[in-house]
Amino acid sequence: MDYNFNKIEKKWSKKWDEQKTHLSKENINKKKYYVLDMFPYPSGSGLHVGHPLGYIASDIYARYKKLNGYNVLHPMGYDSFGLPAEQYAIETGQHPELTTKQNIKRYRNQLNKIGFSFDWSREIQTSDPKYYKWTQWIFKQLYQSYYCNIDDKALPISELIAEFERNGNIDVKSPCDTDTPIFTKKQWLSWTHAKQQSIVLKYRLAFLSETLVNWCEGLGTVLANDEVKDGFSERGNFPVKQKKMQQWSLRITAYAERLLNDLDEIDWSDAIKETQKNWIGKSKGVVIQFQTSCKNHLIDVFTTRPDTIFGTTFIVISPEHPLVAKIVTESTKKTVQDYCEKASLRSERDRQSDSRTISGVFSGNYVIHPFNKEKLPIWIADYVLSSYGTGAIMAVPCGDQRDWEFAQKFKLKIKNIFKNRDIAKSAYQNMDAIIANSDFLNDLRASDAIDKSTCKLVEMGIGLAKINYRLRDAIFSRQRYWGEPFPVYYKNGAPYIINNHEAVELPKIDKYLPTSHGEPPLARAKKSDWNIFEGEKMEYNTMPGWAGSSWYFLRFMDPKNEKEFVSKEKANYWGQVDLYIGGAEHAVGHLLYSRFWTKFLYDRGFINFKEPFKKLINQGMILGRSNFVYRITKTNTFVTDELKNKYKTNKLYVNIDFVKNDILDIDKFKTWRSEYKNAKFILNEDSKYKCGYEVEKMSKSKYNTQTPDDLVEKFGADTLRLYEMFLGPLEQYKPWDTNGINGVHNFLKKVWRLTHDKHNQFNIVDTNPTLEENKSIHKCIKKITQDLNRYSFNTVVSALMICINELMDLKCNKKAIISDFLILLSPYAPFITEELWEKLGNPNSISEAKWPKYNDKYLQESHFTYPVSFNGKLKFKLNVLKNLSKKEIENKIVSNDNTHKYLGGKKIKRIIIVPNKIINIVA
RNA sequence: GCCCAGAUGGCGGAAUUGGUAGACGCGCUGGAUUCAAAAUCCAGUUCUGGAAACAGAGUGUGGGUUCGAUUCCCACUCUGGGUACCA
Repeated sequence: MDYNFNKIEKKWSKKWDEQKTHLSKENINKKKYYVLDMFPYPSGSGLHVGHPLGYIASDIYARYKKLNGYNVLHPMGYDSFGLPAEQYAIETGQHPELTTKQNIKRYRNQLNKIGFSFDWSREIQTSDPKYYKWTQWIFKQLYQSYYCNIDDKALPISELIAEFERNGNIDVKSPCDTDTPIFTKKQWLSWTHAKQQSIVLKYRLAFLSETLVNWCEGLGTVLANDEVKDGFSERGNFPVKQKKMQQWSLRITAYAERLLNDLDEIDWSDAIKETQKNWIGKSKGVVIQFQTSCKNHLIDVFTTRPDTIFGTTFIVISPEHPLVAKIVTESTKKTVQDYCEKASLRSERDRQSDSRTISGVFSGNYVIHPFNKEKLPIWIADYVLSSYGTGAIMAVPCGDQRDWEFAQKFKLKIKNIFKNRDIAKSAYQNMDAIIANSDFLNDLRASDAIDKSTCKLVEMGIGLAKINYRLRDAIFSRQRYWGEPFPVYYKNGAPYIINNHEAVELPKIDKYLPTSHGEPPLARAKKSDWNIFEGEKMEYNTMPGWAGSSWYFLRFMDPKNEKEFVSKEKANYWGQVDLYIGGAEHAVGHLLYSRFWTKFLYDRGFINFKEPFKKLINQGMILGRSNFVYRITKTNTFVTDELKNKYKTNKLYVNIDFVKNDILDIDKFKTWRSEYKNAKFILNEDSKYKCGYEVEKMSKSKYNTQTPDDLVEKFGADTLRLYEMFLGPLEQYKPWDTNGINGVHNFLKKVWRLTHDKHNQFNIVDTNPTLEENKSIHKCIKKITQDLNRYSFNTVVSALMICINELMDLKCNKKAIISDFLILLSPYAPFITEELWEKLGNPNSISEAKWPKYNDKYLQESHFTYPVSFNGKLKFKLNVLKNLSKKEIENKIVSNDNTHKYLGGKKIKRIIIVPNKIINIVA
């Protein structure tokens, strides 16, 4: 073999390592450039071919920037807390730290083979106490802060307490819990310390609140939505219901407006900005208070259409609404309870997506319409969500389709308040109708009626103009083991922050399961198992997966600092991430939380920028092919794909390693999980178990991952890098397929052949290039430079291929041309280019070379060949001098024989000449 | 359901600002080289009709704007992602 990639890649991996080629240091005299990848979760299945896609692109860009003279920061680390490691620990009893370490080792091995220019001296792991000490520190800062709407920023909580001592909370304008009372200075001072603290907690950016979770009694724990399938736990098949639980939350809603507005400052795709905008979901409306007809309860309703208030014919509240229990009557109590119980078994997503099943019950009670004093029935229905608005709506069947359908189903009144609009077949949801049947709103357009009704409601003291956000405060507690412990302990049921500079470390526990009382796994630890233990008990919840990833880009700037989470000096030098590459699946979660934390840290003066990621590219996912098995519901019997419709089944993922051509290896499958050991199978006619399949996201939870290792072994890392880029545009989704990898491998072989003779001896001449040779390379320099500047990584590969084909035709092995070509290729194929660069006699690494500049003089052409079309259809081509005027070209066209041939006797109506583009004849 | 994205030959894709549709690569067909194979090289390859010249059709579907539409507008279909505890 002439091009011995295995040998070359081993040699240079070692050299780069020894010579510390990729280390980056702060250097005030050089312009910085920060290239970052979304760091991986080190799963047990190893790195799959989807991971390197983004890493290769960012590595190419980092190398390109370095060749252009920038001081580049390009680090890598691991988001190493997470559910799969914990799940594995539950199944095998192995400490997640152990398996995580093994996985990281494997990832590192795999990453090292691909030739990335990561500065590994900066590696971080979120599960390392040295790292999560600072995640805990940020939590403490959040806890010690509140948001001031007057200054529009987060401030130390001490300032709020000082204000309470001066004036109570009467002048305070800060987001807080909805049940916060108004109090005076005098009241404040009369309260006990404990009472005061419970009030302060309602303002903190990290606070305790009651929220709904997926509770699985059978497993004694809370489940992720991912772990729930059709109301049952994926593991063990136990029923799952919604339950209220006290949890830490972060007041991200305080930042809603800034998270929305600052989107204008950053260079992200419109699609992702739109997604974030929709996620934040700002809407202007009114909270209207309805009074119940008996017992005098008040129901707050949020609406964006107060203009339709006279169309309200009933009220709907969510099954979780706190008033449900209070407004039911003796006769409705049972049905309401049953209904709420049933609703608690459905997830929020189910409730929203299943718009066909309309369900609800009458509460037995009524509200009084504030204007016409009509009695409106209060219904309870699961299409109203407790998490949005006030968890209650005024139903206007004539103006809202869901209300309309609900009214139809339960034969409730539908009142038309739109002039000349038919609502017999569906609601009229447009805003362009004139209001009728509405007392003082009659004959107004919707927008005017909104203003007028709002004013009136406010005047009457039963309405409050309100900006509502769909964004909810972020639940920050997880009932898990493998996450950051909170630096919190409890005394008399109240939370206290641990004031210790050390991290609260994860204690060792015997089993990674909840306790028999349904407490989180950490409750299993004895007092002596904790490195820090204060008060009556520690916080037993841990932080969610996104805690560590919300600020890791800062730690890379100063990863070893033991005094601060990042030094100001280093944060000021490296600043924002200039290019951030990662999957679009993080469009809201991770990206929104990082933006939130960045703004918070900015407010509190720890960093000097308010957005973390200046430029963002979402790499399209490389899709995998998943396989499924079908378990007959509530049994341990699996039925083959062909017969699955004869049974009621649950569709479960099966690891593709157990499946070949969709046929399941039953023996392997049985050893997968203990619960499958005694599984039974219903087979097809060939006595085989056939799995179902789908092309979808490659992910550990779908067990459909494929690793890059085999390809590196067989073709080399340079080929893998080129191939992953050659697959298509970075942003686009594409199914993984190794057909075609030969093409890019051949390309590298051509590079080798061009620079070696038939005896595999390096063969380069140092003579002046011809015009044609220069033209070829300068065309390539121009194209590649332009393409990289617009992140078009795939077309660069084509351009390199075209260039090498031309140089092959010209048999060009001249030093000047080959040198430039190698530099152009080096970001994509660092190994082979480094090897050839050395053979050319260069003492330093090619990564220290200078990116070539193209010279336009080689690209000038004297002639242009015009495509000549008739009515937009190409008929012939015309070669003319470039500097001809339009008139001269037109003359040439009119007198051309071909023109008359294709006119076929018709007259020319018009001739359109776009210089150096096209000629179109309209006939 | 809601939000976002995508759809171009047998396949991955190119066409950057409305201007030659199918660059580049895979695959396939034929040929050269070889004892044979691998490797390499040459020619062809959107579809339909045709020996060819050529003619017609053609960028998910239906409509529209334009001298000209893969590109802009409207309606729709299908596929993928997200949907708040997978990361």
